[in-house]
Amino acid sequence: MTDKVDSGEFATEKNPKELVSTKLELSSLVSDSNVEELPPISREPSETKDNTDQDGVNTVRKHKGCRCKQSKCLKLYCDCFASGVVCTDCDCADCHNNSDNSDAREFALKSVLGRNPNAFNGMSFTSLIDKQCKDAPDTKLGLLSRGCKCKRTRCLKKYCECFQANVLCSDNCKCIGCKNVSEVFHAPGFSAHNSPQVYQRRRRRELPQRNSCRAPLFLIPDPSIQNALDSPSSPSPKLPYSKKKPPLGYTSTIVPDLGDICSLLLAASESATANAEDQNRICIKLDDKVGNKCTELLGESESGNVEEEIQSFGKLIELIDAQYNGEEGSKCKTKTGVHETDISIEQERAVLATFRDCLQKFIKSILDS
DNA sequence: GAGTTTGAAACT
DNA sequence: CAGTTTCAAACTC
Repeated sequence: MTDKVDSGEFATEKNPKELVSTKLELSSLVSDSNVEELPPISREPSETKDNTDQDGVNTVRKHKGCRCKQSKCLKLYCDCFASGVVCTDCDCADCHNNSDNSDAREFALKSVLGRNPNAFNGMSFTSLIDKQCKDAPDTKLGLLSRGCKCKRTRCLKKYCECFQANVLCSDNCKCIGCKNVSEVFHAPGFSAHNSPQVYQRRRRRELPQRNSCRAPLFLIPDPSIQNALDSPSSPSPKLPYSKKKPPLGYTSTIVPDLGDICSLLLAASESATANAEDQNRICIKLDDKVGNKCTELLGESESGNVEEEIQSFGKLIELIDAQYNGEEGSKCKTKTGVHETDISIEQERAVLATFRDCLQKFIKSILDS
Protein backbone atom coordinates (compact mmCIF):
# COMPACT_ATOMS: atom_id res chain seq x y z
CA MET A 1 0.00 0.00 0.00
CA THR A 2 1.32 3.32 -0.90
CA ASP A 3 -1.25 5.70 0.36
CA LYS A 4 -0.45 4.97 3.96
CA VAL A 5 3.06 6.20 3.39
CA ASP A 6 1.60 9.59 2.94
CA SER A 7 -0.39 9.38 6.00
CA GLY A 8 0.78 6.96 8.62
CA GLU A 9 -1.30 4.27 10.05
CA PHE A 10 -2.48 3.06 13.37
CA ALA A 11 -2.89 -0.63 13.24
CA THR A 12 -4.75 -2.58 15.84
CA GLU A 13 -4.04 -6.15 15.07
CA LYS A 14 -3.45 -7.24 18.60
CA ASN A 15 -6.79 -8.43 19.78
CA PRO A 16 -8.53 -5.75 17.81
CA LYS A 17 -11.96 -6.50 19.09
CA GLU A 18 -10.93 -5.24 22.47
CA LEU A 19 -10.57 -1.88 20.90
CA VAL A 20 -13.86 -1.67 19.17
CA SER A 21 -15.00 1.28 21.13
CA THR A 22 -12.41 3.40 19.47
CA LYS A 23 -14.02 5.35 16.71
CA LEU A 24 -11.82 8.25 16.05
CA GLU A 25 -11.01 9.19 12.59
CA LEU A 26 -7.27 9.42 12.35
CA SER A 27 -7.40 11.60 9.32
CA SER A 28 -8.29 14.41 11.58
CA LEU A 29 -5.18 13.73 13.56
CA VAL A 30 -2.54 13.06 11.02
CA SER A 31 -3.56 15.07 8.04
CA ASP A 32 -4.58 18.20 9.69
CA SER A 33 -3.87 18.96 13.26
CA ASN A 34 -5.90 22.07 13.05
CA VAL A 35 -9.15 20.68 14.18
CA GLU A 36 -10.75 24.04 14.02
CA GLU A 37 -10.54 24.11 10.29
CA LEU A 38 -12.14 20.81 9.64
CA PRO A 39 -15.56 21.14 8.19
CA PRO A 40 -18.33 19.95 10.37
CA ILE A 41 -19.68 16.64 9.33
CA SER A 42 -23.31 16.02 9.68
CA ARG A 43 -24.40 12.62 10.79
CA GLU A 44 -27.99 13.44 10.28
CA PRO A 45 -29.90 11.26 7.90
CA SER A 46 -30.67 14.31 5.86
CA GLU A 47 -27.11 14.26 4.68
CA THR A 48 -27.99 11.32 2.53
CA LYS A 49 -31.51 12.12 1.71
CA ASP A 50 -31.65 9.68 -1.10
CA ASN A 51 -29.73 7.13 0.92
CA THR A 52 -27.01 7.04 -1.61
CA ASP A 53 -23.37 7.75 -1.40
CA GLN A 54 -21.25 9.63 -3.82
CA ASP A 55 -21.21 6.64 -6.09
CA GLY A 56 -24.94 6.57 -6.13
CA VAL A 57 -25.04 3.40 -4.13
CA ASN A 58 -27.48 2.90 -1.39
CA THR A 59 -25.74 3.24 1.92
CA VAL A 60 -28.67 3.47 4.25
CA ARG A 61 -30.42 0.23 4.23
CA LYS A 62 -34.10 0.62 4.28
CA HIS A 63 -36.56 -2.14 4.25
CA LYS A 64 -37.19 -3.17 0.71
CA GLY A 65 -39.28 -5.73 -0.95
CA CYS A 66 -38.00 -9.23 -1.07
CA ARG A 67 -37.64 -11.45 -4.11
CA CYS A 68 -38.08 -14.83 -2.57
CA LYS A 69 -38.95 -17.63 -4.92
CA GLN A 70 -39.06 -20.81 -2.94
CA SER A 71 -39.37 -20.00 0.71
CA LYS A 72 -42.87 -18.57 0.34
CA CYS A 73 -41.51 -15.77 2.44
CA LEU A 74 -42.13 -17.85 5.51
CA LYS A 75 -38.55 -18.47 6.47
CA LEU A 76 -35.83 -16.27 7.72
CA TYR A 77 -34.27 -16.27 4.30
CA CYS A 78 -36.96 -13.74 3.53
CA ASP A 79 -36.00 -10.25 4.58
CA CYS A 80 -39.59 -9.24 5.17
CA PHE A 81 -40.36 -12.26 7.27
CA ALA A 82 -37.10 -11.95 9.16
CA SER A 83 -38.02 -8.37 9.91
CA GLY A 84 -41.31 -9.53 11.31
CA VAL A 85 -43.43 -7.87 8.70
CA VAL A 86 -45.75 -9.03 5.97
CA CYS A 87 -44.74 -8.62 2.39
CA THR A 88 -45.92 -5.55 0.56
CA ASP A 89 -44.68 -4.34 -2.80
CA CYS A 90 -42.35 -7.28 -3.05
CA ASP A 91 -41.26 -9.26 -6.06
CA CYS A 92 -41.61 -12.55 -4.29
CA ALA A 93 -43.23 -15.63 -5.77
CA ASP A 94 -45.92 -17.70 -4.10
CA CYS A 95 -45.81 -15.42 -1.11
CA HIS A 96 -47.50 -16.64 2.03
CA ASN A 97 -46.24 -13.85 4.21
CA ASN A 98 -49.46 -11.89 4.03
CA SER A 99 -52.87 -11.60 5.60
CA ASP A 100 -54.35 -14.00 3.08
CA ASN A 101 -52.19 -16.74 4.50
CA SER A 102 -52.33 -15.79 8.13
CA ASP A 103 -52.52 -19.38 9.29
CA ALA A 104 -49.41 -20.40 7.43
CA ARG A 105 -47.63 -17.28 8.54
CA GLU A 106 -48.51 -17.75 12.17
CA PHE A 107 -47.37 -21.32 12.00
CA ALA A 108 -44.10 -20.22 10.49
CA LEU A 109 -43.67 -17.52 13.12
CA LYS A 110 -44.22 -20.02 15.89
CA SER A 111 -41.83 -22.41 14.26
CA VAL A 112 -39.09 -19.83 14.04
CA LEU A 113 -39.71 -18.53 17.53
CA GLY A 114 -39.62 -22.08 18.77
CA ARG A 115 -36.12 -22.48 17.41
CA ASN A 116 -34.99 -19.06 18.49
CA PRO A 117 -37.16 -16.90 20.77
CA ASN A 118 -35.05 -13.92 19.88
CA ALA A 119 -35.29 -14.47 16.15
CA PHE A 120 -37.37 -11.35 15.72
CA ASN A 121 -35.34 -9.19 17.97
CA GLY A 122 -37.31 -10.12 21.00
CA MET A 123 -40.67 -9.34 19.49
CA SER A 124 -43.42 -11.57 20.75
CA PHE A 125 -45.59 -13.71 18.57
CA THR A 126 -48.60 -11.50 19.06
CA SER A 127 -46.71 -8.36 18.19
CA LEU A 128 -45.66 -9.95 14.94
CA ILE A 129 -49.10 -10.91 13.76
CA ASP A 130 -50.14 -7.69 12.12
CA LYS A 131 -46.90 -5.90 11.76
CA GLN A 132 -46.82 -4.04 8.51
CA CYS A 133 -43.97 -3.71 6.11
CA LYS A 134 -43.68 0.01 6.69
CA ASP A 135 -42.99 -0.67 10.35
CA ALA A 136 -39.73 -2.34 9.59
CA PRO A 137 -36.91 0.06 10.32
CA ASP A 138 -34.23 -2.14 8.91
CA THR A 139 -34.00 -5.66 7.79
CA LYS A 140 -32.68 -8.14 10.28
CA LEU A 141 -31.28 -5.36 12.34
CA GLY A 142 -32.05 -7.06 15.56
CA LEU A 143 -30.05 -10.08 14.55
CA LEU A 144 -26.82 -8.20 14.71
CA SER A 145 -26.31 -9.03 18.32
CA ARG A 146 -25.87 -12.61 17.28
CA GLY A 147 -22.78 -11.84 15.29
CA CYS A 148 -21.69 -13.00 11.90
CA LYS A 149 -19.74 -16.06 10.87
CA CYS A 150 -18.09 -14.87 7.72
CA LYS A 151 -15.27 -16.98 6.39
CA ARG A 152 -14.08 -15.56 3.15
CA THR A 153 -15.14 -11.98 2.87
CA ARG A 154 -13.24 -10.81 5.95
CA CYS A 155 -16.45 -9.06 6.85
CA LEU A 156 -15.71 -6.42 4.26
CA LYS A 157 -18.63 -7.08 1.99
CA LYS A 158 -22.29 -6.79 2.43
CA TYR A 159 -22.60 -10.51 2.75
CA CYS A 160 -21.56 -9.76 6.28
CA GLU A 161 -24.49 -8.56 8.31
CA CYS A 162 -22.29 -6.51 10.56
CA PHE A 163 -20.60 -4.74 7.69
CA GLN A 164 -23.88 -4.24 5.94
CA ALA A 165 -25.31 -2.59 8.99
CA ASN A 166 -22.28 -0.36 9.31
CA VAL A 167 -21.22 -1.75 12.62
CA LEU A 168 -18.04 -3.44 13.67
CA CYS A 169 -17.85 -7.09 14.37
CA SER A 170 -18.01 -7.87 18.03
CA ASP A 171 -17.03 -10.66 20.33
CA ASN A 172 -20.29 -12.30 19.40
CA CYS A 173 -19.05 -12.87 15.89
CA LYS A 174 -17.35 -16.05 14.85
CA CYS A 175 -15.88 -14.69 11.69
CA ILE A 176 -12.53 -15.72 10.28
CA GLY A 177 -9.91 -13.22 9.22
CA CYS A 178 -12.16 -10.40 10.21
CA LYS A 179 -11.18 -6.95 9.06
CA ASN A 180 -14.34 -5.30 10.27
CA VAL A 181 -12.74 -4.25 13.50
CA SER A 182 -11.48 -1.06 14.95
CA GLU A 183 -8.81 0.27 12.72
CA VAL A 184 -8.34 3.92 12.49
CA PHE A 185 -6.03 5.54 10.11
CA HIS A 186 -5.87 8.07 7.48
CA ALA A 187 -5.61 7.49 3.79
CA PRO A 188 -6.39 9.52 0.72
CA GLY A 189 -10.02 9.35 -0.13
CA PHE A 190 -10.90 8.14 3.30
CA SER A 191 -12.86 10.60 5.29
CA ALA A 192 -15.68 10.78 7.71
CA HIS A 193 -17.97 11.37 4.80
CA ASN A 194 -17.40 7.90 3.60
CA SER A 195 -18.92 4.74 4.84
CA PRO A 196 -16.74 1.63 4.88
CA GLN A 197 -18.48 0.50 1.75
CA VAL A 198 -17.72 3.68 -0.06
CA TYR A 199 -14.12 3.52 0.91
CA GLN A 200 -13.81 -0.09 -0.03
CA ARG A 201 -15.22 0.57 -3.47
CA ARG A 202 -12.86 3.44 -3.99
CA ARG A 203 -9.93 1.38 -2.94
CA ARG A 204 -10.91 -1.34 -5.31
CA ARG A 205 -11.14 1.15 -8.10
CA GLU A 206 -8.17 3.32 -7.34
CA LEU A 207 -5.73 1.02 -5.59
CA PRO A 208 -5.98 -2.33 -7.23
CA GLN A 209 -2.46 -3.44 -6.43
CA ARG A 210 -2.01 -6.43 -4.25
CA ASN A 211 -0.18 -6.51 -0.99
CA SER A 212 -1.75 -3.25 -0.16
CA CYS A 213 -2.61 -2.30 3.32
CA ARG A 214 -5.81 -3.64 4.63
CA ALA A 215 -8.93 -1.72 4.00
CA PRO A 216 -9.70 0.81 6.62
CA LEU A 217 -12.99 0.85 8.32
CA PHE A 218 -14.87 3.78 9.46
CA LEU A 219 -16.37 3.13 12.78
CA ILE A 220 -19.39 5.24 13.02
CA PRO A 221 -22.67 3.46 12.59
CA ASP A 222 -25.30 4.59 10.27
CA PRO A 223 -27.73 7.00 11.88
CA SER A 224 -30.65 4.74 11.17
CA ILE A 225 -28.92 1.98 13.03
CA GLN A 226 -28.10 4.25 15.85
CA ASN A 227 -31.69 5.31 16.07
CA ALA A 228 -32.87 1.77 15.98
CA LEU A 229 -30.47 0.78 18.69
CA ASP A 230 -31.63 3.65 20.79
CA SER A 231 -35.19 2.60 20.51
CA PRO A 232 -36.65 0.92 23.56
CA SER A 233 -37.80 -2.02 21.46
CA SER A 234 -34.24 -2.90 20.78
CA PRO A 235 -32.60 -4.80 23.61
CA SER A 236 -29.27 -3.05 23.37
CA PRO A 237 -27.21 -5.69 21.66
CA LYS A 238 -23.54 -5.67 22.40
CA LEU A 239 -22.22 -3.41 19.73
CA PRO A 240 -18.70 -2.29 19.11
CA TYR A 241 -19.21 1.35 19.44
CA SER A 242 -20.38 3.74 22.02
CA LYS A 243 -23.32 5.93 21.38
CA LYS A 244 -23.48 9.59 20.69
CA LYS A 245 -19.80 10.26 20.78
CA PRO A 246 -18.76 12.29 17.81
CA PRO A 247 -15.38 11.46 16.37
CA LEU A 248 -12.52 13.76 16.90
CA GLY A 249 -12.47 16.60 14.47
CA TYR A 250 -16.08 16.57 13.57
CA THR A 251 -16.55 20.07 14.72
CA SER A 252 -14.49 22.59 16.51
CA THR A 253 -16.86 22.74 19.39
CA ILE A 254 -17.13 19.10 20.21
CA VAL A 255 -14.56 17.80 22.63
CA PRO A 256 -13.31 14.36 21.75
CA ASP A 257 -13.80 11.61 24.22
CA LEU A 258 -10.86 11.09 26.49
CA GLY A 259 -11.13 7.35 26.43
CA ASP A 260 -11.27 7.37 22.66
CA ILE A 261 -8.06 9.32 22.38
CA CYS A 262 -6.29 7.01 24.76
CA SER A 263 -7.68 3.97 23.02
CA LEU A 264 -6.36 5.30 19.77
CA LEU A 265 -2.91 5.84 21.12
CA LEU A 266 -2.91 2.52 22.88
CA ALA A 267 -3.98 0.84 19.71
CA ALA A 268 -1.10 2.43 17.92
CA SER A 269 1.26 1.26 20.61
CA GLU A 270 -0.04 -2.26 20.73
CA SER A 271 0.14 -2.61 17.02
CA ALA A 272 3.88 -2.64 17.14
CA THR A 273 3.91 -6.01 18.79
CA ALA A 274 1.45 -7.56 16.45
CA ASN A 275 2.52 -9.41 13.37
CA ALA A 276 2.03 -7.20 10.42
CA GLU A 277 0.58 -8.96 7.43
CA ASP A 278 1.90 -6.38 5.13
CA GLN A 279 5.52 -5.46 5.17
CA ASN A 280 4.64 -2.04 3.97
CA ARG A 281 2.57 -1.32 6.98
CA ILE A 282 3.61 1.39 9.26
CA CYS A 283 3.31 0.64 12.89
CA ILE A 284 4.00 2.85 15.80
CA LYS A 285 6.05 1.78 18.72
CA LEU A 286 5.63 3.83 21.79
CA ASP A 287 7.99 3.25 24.58
CA ASP A 288 6.77 1.83 27.84
CA LYS A 289 6.41 5.18 29.50
CA VAL A 290 4.02 6.46 26.88
CA GLY A 291 2.16 3.19 26.72
CA ASN A 292 1.80 3.05 30.46
CA LYS A 293 0.61 6.61 30.51
CA CYS A 294 -2.04 5.77 27.98
CA THR A 295 -3.15 2.86 30.10
CA GLU A 296 -3.22 5.13 33.08
CA LEU A 297 -5.25 7.69 31.22
CA LEU A 298 -7.68 5.07 30.10
CA GLY A 299 -8.23 4.10 33.66
CA GLU A 300 -8.75 7.68 34.66
CA SER A 301 -10.79 8.70 31.73
CA GLU A 302 -14.03 8.16 33.51
CA SER A 303 -12.93 9.62 36.78
CA GLY A 304 -14.57 12.89 36.01
CA ASN A 305 -11.65 14.78 37.43
CA VAL A 306 -10.86 17.16 34.63
CA GLU A 307 -7.81 18.67 36.26
CA GLU A 308 -6.18 15.32 36.76
CA GLU A 309 -6.93 14.32 33.21
CA ILE A 310 -5.43 17.48 31.85
CA GLN A 311 -2.32 16.93 33.93
CA SER A 312 -2.13 13.39 32.66
CA PHE A 313 -2.40 14.58 29.10
CA GLY A 314 0.32 17.09 29.75
CA LYS A 315 2.50 14.31 31.03
CA LEU A 316 1.70 12.24 27.97
CA ILE A 317 2.70 15.08 25.72
CA GLU A 318 5.99 15.34 27.53
CA LEU A 319 6.59 11.65 27.13
CA ILE A 320 5.90 11.79 23.43
CA ASP A 321 8.30 14.65 23.09
CA ALA A 322 10.91 12.76 25.06
CA GLN A 323 10.57 9.69 22.92
CA TYR A 324 10.80 11.41 19.61
CA ASN A 325 13.12 14.26 20.31
CA GLY A 326 16.59 12.86 20.38
CA GLU A 327 15.86 9.54 21.91
CA GLU A 328 15.91 6.30 20.04
CA GLY A 329 13.64 6.10 17.09
CA SER A 330 10.51 4.10 17.00
CA LYS A 331 10.63 0.59 15.80
CA CYS A 332 8.35 -1.35 13.66
CA LYS A 333 9.10 -4.86 12.76
CA THR A 334 7.72 -6.42 9.70
CA LYS A 335 6.87 -10.06 9.73
CA THR A 336 10.33 -10.74 8.44
CA GLY A 337 11.78 -9.01 11.43
CA VAL A 338 13.27 -6.17 9.44
CA HIS A 339 13.05 -2.75 10.96
CA GLU A 340 11.31 -0.06 9.09
CA THR A 341 13.27 2.60 7.37
CA ASP A 342 14.08 5.99 8.70
CA ILE A 343 11.32 7.26 6.51
CA SER A 344 8.82 5.30 8.50
CA ILE A 345 10.30 6.57 11.70
CA GLU A 346 9.91 10.08 10.45
CA GLN A 347 6.32 9.37 9.57
CA GLU A 348 5.67 7.97 12.97
CA ARG A 349 7.28 10.99 14.47
CA ALA A 350 5.03 13.19 12.41
CA VAL A 351 1.95 11.27 13.40
CA LEU A 352 2.76 11.44 17.05
CA ALA A 353 3.68 15.07 16.80
CA THR A 354 0.32 15.71 15.26
CA PHE A 355 -1.30 13.65 17.92
CA ARG A 356 0.52 15.65 20.54
CA ASP A 357 -0.75 18.86 18.99
CA CYS A 358 -4.21 17.46 19.02
CA LEU A 359 -3.92 16.66 22.69
CA GLN A 360 -2.86 20.20 23.34
CA LYS A 361 -5.87 21.47 21.51
CA PHE A 362 -7.99 19.07 23.45
CA ILE A 363 -6.68 20.41 26.70
CA LYS A 364 -7.22 23.94 25.51
CA SER A 365 -10.78 23.17 24.54
CA ILE A 366 -11.43 21.83 28.03
CA LEU A 367 -9.90 24.85 29.66
CA ASP A 368 -11.88 27.18 27.43
CA SER A 369 -15.15 25.48 28.12
C1' DG B 1 -29.30 -9.64 -17.03
C1' DA B 2 -27.16 -14.07 -16.30
C1' DG B 3 -24.11 -16.53 -13.72
C1' DT B 4 -21.24 -16.93 -9.57
C1' DT B 5 -20.14 -16.30 -4.82
C1' DT B 6 -21.31 -15.86 -0.24
C1' DG B 7 -23.04 -16.67 4.33
C1' DA B 8 -27.32 -17.38 6.98
C1' DA B 9 -30.92 -20.53 7.71
C1' DA B 10 -32.64 -24.93 7.55
C1' DC B 11 -32.05 -29.56 7.58
C1' DT B 12 -29.91 -34.17 8.57
C1' DC C 1 -23.04 -30.34 17.52
C1' DA C 2 -21.07 -30.78 13.00
C1' DG C 3 -21.73 -31.32 8.28
C1' DT C 4 -24.65 -30.59 4.30
C1' DT C 5 -28.21 -28.45 1.64
C1' DT C 6 -31.14 -24.68 0.55
C1' DC C 7 -31.88 -20.07 -0.07
C1' DA C 8 -31.69 -15.21 -1.37
C1' DA C 9 -28.71 -11.35 -1.57
C1' DA C 10 -24.43 -9.53 -3.09
C1' DC C 11 -21.34 -9.47 -6.46
C1' DT C 12 -19.00 -10.06 -11.08
C1' DC C 13 -18.85 -10.05 -15.85
